[in-house]
Amino acid sequence: MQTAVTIDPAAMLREAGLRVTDSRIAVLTALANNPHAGADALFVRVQQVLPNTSRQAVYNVLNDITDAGLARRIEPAGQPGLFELRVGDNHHHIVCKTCGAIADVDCVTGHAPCLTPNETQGFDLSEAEVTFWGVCANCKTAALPNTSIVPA
Amino acid sequence: MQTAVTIDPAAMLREAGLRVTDSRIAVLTALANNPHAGADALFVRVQQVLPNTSRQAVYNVLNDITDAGLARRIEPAGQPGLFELRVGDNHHHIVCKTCGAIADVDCVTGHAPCLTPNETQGFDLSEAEVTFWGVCANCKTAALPNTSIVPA
DNA sequence: TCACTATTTTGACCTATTCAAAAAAGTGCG
DNA sequence: CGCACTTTTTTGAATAGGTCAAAATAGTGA
Repeated sequence: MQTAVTIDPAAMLREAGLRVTDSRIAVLTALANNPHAGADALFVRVQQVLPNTSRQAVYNVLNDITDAGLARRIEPAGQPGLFELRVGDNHHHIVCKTCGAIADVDCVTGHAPCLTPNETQGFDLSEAEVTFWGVCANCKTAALPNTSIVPA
Repeated sequence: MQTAVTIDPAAMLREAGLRVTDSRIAVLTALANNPHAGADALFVRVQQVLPNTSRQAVYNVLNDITDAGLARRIEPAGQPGLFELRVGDNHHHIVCKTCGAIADVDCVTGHAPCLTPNETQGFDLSEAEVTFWGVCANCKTAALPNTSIVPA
């Protein structure tokens, strides 16, 4: 049984041409274990390992690894930027309108035909991003009337 | 030739059960003429008509009309919230990665089959939002090497 | 026109994020 | 291994976008 996701942060960084530093390793590791985490959550995680790390360092690292293509930044409306290592596979996200929880959704139809708009208004199209909105299982349960609570 | 879009803001407000105020009329009018405008841009427009209007009033109005279903708020990654009156027709947007320009894209396939994910991870699905990313015609032109400029 | 409630103003405050300068640390090379 | 060079990190301030709250004002139905 594995509790931690295993990746090789140092190798990832080297391949991307980035220097291998403690902060970067810590952020990558934290991100591997917490997909869709925001800068703040990652800062907390990183501090558990490297207590002297600054918030700014986390932002730096996130920008660096995002630019380098190691991470992807998503930003559902109403939420701060979130990050994930799962990159380049064109998957999408489903976001809970109530609590903000996010789950991955694999692209159903590959190069989905309906994702090429027929009018591109003169734009050179490069990407289609799909965000599903709904209510997660937890929030659904929480919203139910408490039918089982009967006063004595 | 029509330079201004004509809507009936007062009627819209009344139907929505909102009080008809100058600020609201001004914001709705500004929005009708500037789809995909942000709070700040609208504030500037509104001030041209009602110079005493506060920025906060614009935020209030935008929240009110959005809650009332008169406007929709979109928030492409990396941009502030933008608003549009075109509501309830499930259209999507194409955003220029270079300058942030936004155009409407009608939903190509109606209830697009590929927009129902096969795994919903326990979520109650209510909406699918599609954002296309690309480069607009202007930015495409601007990015071209200036082949025609030849020094004498 | 009144009374009641909703809206607006004013000004403080907050979160997420970036900027900038100095200090510290990674890396290739001798 | 140790230096020089460059990148990264720290520190602290600053910014954008937006919310909160209380008092003043303005719509609205009767």
